[in-house]
Amino acid sequence: MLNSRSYIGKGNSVTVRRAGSFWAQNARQTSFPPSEAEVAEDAARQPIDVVIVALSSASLMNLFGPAEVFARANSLFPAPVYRVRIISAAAREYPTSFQVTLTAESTYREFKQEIDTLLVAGGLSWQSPLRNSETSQLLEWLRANCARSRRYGAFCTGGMMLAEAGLLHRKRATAHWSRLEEMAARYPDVQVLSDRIFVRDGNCYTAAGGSSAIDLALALVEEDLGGEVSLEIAKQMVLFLRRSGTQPQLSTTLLSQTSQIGSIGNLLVWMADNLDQDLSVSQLARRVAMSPRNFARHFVREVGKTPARHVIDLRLEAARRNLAHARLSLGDVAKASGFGSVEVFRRLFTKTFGTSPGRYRDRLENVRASVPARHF
DNA sequence: ATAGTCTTCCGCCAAG
DNA sequence: CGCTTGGCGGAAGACT
Repeated sequence: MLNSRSYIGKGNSVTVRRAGSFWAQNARQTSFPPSEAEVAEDAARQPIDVVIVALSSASLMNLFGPAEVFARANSLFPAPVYRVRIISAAAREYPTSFQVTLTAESTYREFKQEIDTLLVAGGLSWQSPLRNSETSQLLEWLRANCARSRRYGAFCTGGMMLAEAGLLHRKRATAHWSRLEEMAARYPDVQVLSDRIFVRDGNCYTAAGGSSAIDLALALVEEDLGGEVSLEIAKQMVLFLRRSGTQPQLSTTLLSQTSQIGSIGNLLVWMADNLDQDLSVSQLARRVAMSPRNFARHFVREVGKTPARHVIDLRLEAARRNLAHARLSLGDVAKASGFGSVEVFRRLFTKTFGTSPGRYRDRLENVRASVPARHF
């Protein structure tokens, strides 16, 4: 088993285990804190070159969210692990969302350095690229450099640019939920997945954009440096929870929070936080001081589905999150998600997702394995 | 796999 | 009168 040393933690022997990780080359069991020689060795190591290409539509979140994740990783080690550069897909001075103009280190044309991880950042103001020489130069550059890089990916509508360049050919990919239909229609050779916040297919990564750009960056850091490091970064950034790629873009929980309709709106938030409680129609009705009949009627009108269905959706969503924790047994997952029994949990899960909880977890673990090793 | 029990949903109706 | 509310009962289906 390959190990990497960790500079995090107060214990005596904190190790980060990760096959094929950034540290794989000279992997060995190490202790915490690392010895002086080990620190020196890490400090001398070449950083990983992360290049973020900012399309003219790029949103700030897609640029700086991931950049911050990599920068935080650097702060955990004696020398930078990542060298992050943001380069422009157009002029050096380029507009972003919200009227903020940025000056990039260089444009893609001038950029000649190594690229380990190439990421294309888009935004919602993206428009289908015109088929002119300007565009074809960028597409050509993307094709050449993605082929050279260890891995490449995109945030939000950046994925459209990759698809336009043919770099998502026959790959599974995603984009912002509002652009998924357009993506599927425009690029029929791409297998567009709608229920993910990010998708990895081989060494190609696509994220929905917005905060999921951060989730994808954390996943990349986890591949390189292990889960302990990415979790530490998530903690530093005060992320409520670190999400796996398989979370739906528009979650039941999130939609609950956007419903601001009187007492039901508050109840929806409370429900999402109290999945272990009795969420029967009669109990819910009591919480909002309505008769069960009247409550059910209001609920359907305002939420668009019946109370019981909503409870099931919330619990299944929690179950999908909980299934990502390999340590929890299926019984624990069922309990933590508020299901009365494993049998009930299994039946509902299978009926809704077409696959049993066990198989679903197996698939999660398969997706995580087989990371392309970094070439030194 | 099955049968008995419980819960949910929804149309209907009367009361406020 | 128009609209909302709450109770009833049966059908569907979920649970044990």
